[in-house]
Amino acid sequence: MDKHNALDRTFSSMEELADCISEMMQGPVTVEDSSHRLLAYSTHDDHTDAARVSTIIGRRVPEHVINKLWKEGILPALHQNEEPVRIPEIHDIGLGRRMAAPVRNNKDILGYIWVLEGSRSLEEQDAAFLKKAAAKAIVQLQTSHTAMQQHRRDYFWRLLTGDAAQEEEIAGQLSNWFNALPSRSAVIVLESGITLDDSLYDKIIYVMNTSRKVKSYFHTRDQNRIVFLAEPVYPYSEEGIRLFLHDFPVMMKERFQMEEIQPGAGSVYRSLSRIKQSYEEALHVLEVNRQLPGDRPPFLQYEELGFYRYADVIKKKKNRDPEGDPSLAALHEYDEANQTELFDSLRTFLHVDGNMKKASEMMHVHVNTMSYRIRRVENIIQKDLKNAYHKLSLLLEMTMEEMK
Amino acid sequence: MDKHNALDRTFSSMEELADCISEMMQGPVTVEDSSHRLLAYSTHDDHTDAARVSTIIGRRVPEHVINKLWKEGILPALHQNEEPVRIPEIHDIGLGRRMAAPVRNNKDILGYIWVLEGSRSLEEQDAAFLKKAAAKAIVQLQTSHTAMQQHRRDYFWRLLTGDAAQEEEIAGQLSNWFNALPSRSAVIVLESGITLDDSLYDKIIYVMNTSRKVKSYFHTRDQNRIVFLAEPVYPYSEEGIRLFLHDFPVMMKERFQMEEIQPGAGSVYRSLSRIKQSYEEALHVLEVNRQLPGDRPPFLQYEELGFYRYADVIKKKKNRDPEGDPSLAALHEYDEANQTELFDSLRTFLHVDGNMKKASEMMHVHVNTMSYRIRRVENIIQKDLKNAYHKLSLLLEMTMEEMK
DNA sequence: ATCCAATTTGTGAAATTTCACAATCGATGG
DNA sequence: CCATCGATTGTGAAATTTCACAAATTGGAT
Repeated sequence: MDKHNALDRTFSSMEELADCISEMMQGPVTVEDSSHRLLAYSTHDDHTDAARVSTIIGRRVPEHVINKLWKEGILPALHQNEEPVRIPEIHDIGLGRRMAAPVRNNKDILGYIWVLEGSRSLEEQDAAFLKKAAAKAIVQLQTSHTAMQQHRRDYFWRLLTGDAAQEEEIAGQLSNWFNALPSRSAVIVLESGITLDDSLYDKIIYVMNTSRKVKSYFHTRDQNRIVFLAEPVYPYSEEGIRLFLHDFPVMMKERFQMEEIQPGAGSVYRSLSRIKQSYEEALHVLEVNRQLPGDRPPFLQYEELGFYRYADVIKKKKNRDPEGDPSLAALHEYDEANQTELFDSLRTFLHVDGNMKKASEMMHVHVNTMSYRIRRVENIIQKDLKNAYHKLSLLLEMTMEEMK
Repeated sequence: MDKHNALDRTFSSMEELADCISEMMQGPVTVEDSSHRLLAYSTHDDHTDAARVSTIIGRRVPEHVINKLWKEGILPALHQNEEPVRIPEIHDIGLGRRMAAPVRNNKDILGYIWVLEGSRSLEEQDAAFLKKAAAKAIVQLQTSHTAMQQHRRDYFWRLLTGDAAQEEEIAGQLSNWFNALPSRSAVIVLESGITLDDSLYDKIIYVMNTSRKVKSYFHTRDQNRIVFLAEPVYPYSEEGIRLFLHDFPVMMKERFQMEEIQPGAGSVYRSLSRIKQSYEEALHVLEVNRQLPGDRPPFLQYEELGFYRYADVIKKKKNRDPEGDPSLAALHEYDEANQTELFDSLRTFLHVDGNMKKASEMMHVHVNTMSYRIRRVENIIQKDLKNAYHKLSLLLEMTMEEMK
């Protein structure tokens, strides 16, 4: 067959195209979508490599392979221009020599075609052919999902705002779109510090889809936030969400040098009718992080907020109260009058859970000084600082005071 | 002058009546209102005793004297019937021999007349005379305050409900009624477990007025509650309120065998426009006490509530949240499955502020067992129990859970 | 200048906590 | 029936905390 016109026909399926490319380039072919999920692969292959095997078995490119391809500069190259890329052998992820080309419609990446080097090494003319083949694949990949996407997005907003009520109703609607419903899901919100344009949006969705820690059922955007419904994915059960939230900023930084994006997730619920709840919780996490003093690491999930889950209502009540806890006011007064540091000492003391040694070290004073100060504080505020409830009250009050 | 007709005339003032009685009975006379505040005393006295001197100097009967008179059964006797009572010398309060009679209008006690024994000892016929004199005093005492009282009461309710707004406006109105405005004041609410009838109401007002720890500017009632505006009185500054709240149930029990009355006070404010705030705080104290598990002593003042001041908003938010803290749920689950007591162990541990020894003693297990359990808990809930914020979160969550 | 009270630091003994290790007991599953 | 695991209790040594006491320092107040 002739290389110049082998592509001049209609392919009824992606498999047919893959087989055609494979035949022409004499090597196994794999076609993936923009999230590196397997779309098609050539069949009459004589040999293959470990990376391709696990991709086909798992119906997606394994996460560690994607990671490596980013770090090696291969995926960055595919993202930046339209030319096919030659890829040397990368032993530690079981990747043999191959050539890859992006399938793109203008700036949008629709997918990737991979050709493993077969009986002969791939040269310049193969690259030209692969580029043509990739152009051919656009039609196959561009099965205009956009109308459908918009419909889904609208429905997602109904779920987020609590408009769709009945569990069964939601399940019925979702089963039209998905093979399996999420058994556990949480709403994740990603908040960008910089303007969220289409390009950044696509990057974020890409990182999300390739994380392999969560499966996204819906995603949408709102101002500078991206909202999506995520299911923790096998083999991670509950922790899938947490792992994703942890990895996400790392990925964004490594791959796109973006550091301005804060993630936050609501609780994981087993019920689809709790999506609204989870969404509000995710927003609450972001709000708490915004108000947290800078020296504390941000929270990722609602579940780990602890007492901070009440921060909003407590602060609201505090604002109504003209004066706060009289104990703290008394301490401030004393410090003011006597040039002492009792307030900070108490703060530190409570912060380290009453550990005199740590507290004294943190404040650069002798242990006995710390001990003396705490005794002093006890006298002034007339409270026993070994009483757990008093300590709780004071620490809560101080922590809330420190929030912006 | 004849004893039989000495009283058959009009007395233009209480002093005149006091002098008349003094002359007839040949001893110094003191007239007090129902709260043992001095109304009048005879002047041409040759001798007197320490109790009378300090009563006249302080313009009220000292608290310790009132206390003693209750314990000695003298005031109880005056409260129970209309007959004058002979009182022996009570050395430790500087009280000489005297005779006393209640001034009453049916069941209401309006005041008391005291006659110190002078040059001769007081006999039966003196008692008869004193009883007549007391009847004469009714007119003087009964200067129908009721209309004025009602007006005050209405205004107090306006203050309590936040209707009267401006500080100056309030001060202006109050200066019509009182010589001096309260510089610091708090609203105190007394809540009765049993039906609050007039008799009980009067008893409570009596105890309040005779406590000498607070001065009451207004008082009113609402269902089974009595509400009043109290100023801590010299020489007690801020603590006056607390001392009153502490003494009140003791007094009620000692004097009237009443134990069903719970007191609660709002913050002490320097501004009259914060009366509404203080009232709401007082009600909050009572509400918290109602929800507190039985083994904890009730709170008296809003200032000492600590984190319980947020109990209402926290509970409200908790009720919205379908599931609570996942850590505690996990512990309960574990306990259920393994017949263990990890939850209670954690509870006890946090309750005693992380003191292993106390915790183990309270649960009747070995210290190492306790230590092991806590380590176990840390594993299950995936939280470091030396972290003050985790401990705070857990204890707060548990405490709120325990509230009714 | 001097005194006094509050604060800080040091010392050492007693109490408490922590930790590693081992033995016992009971339930569970093969 | 045995093996195993989790829970409990015990022992003892090392580390840490607590507490009493003393000495030095400081900043005012008289």
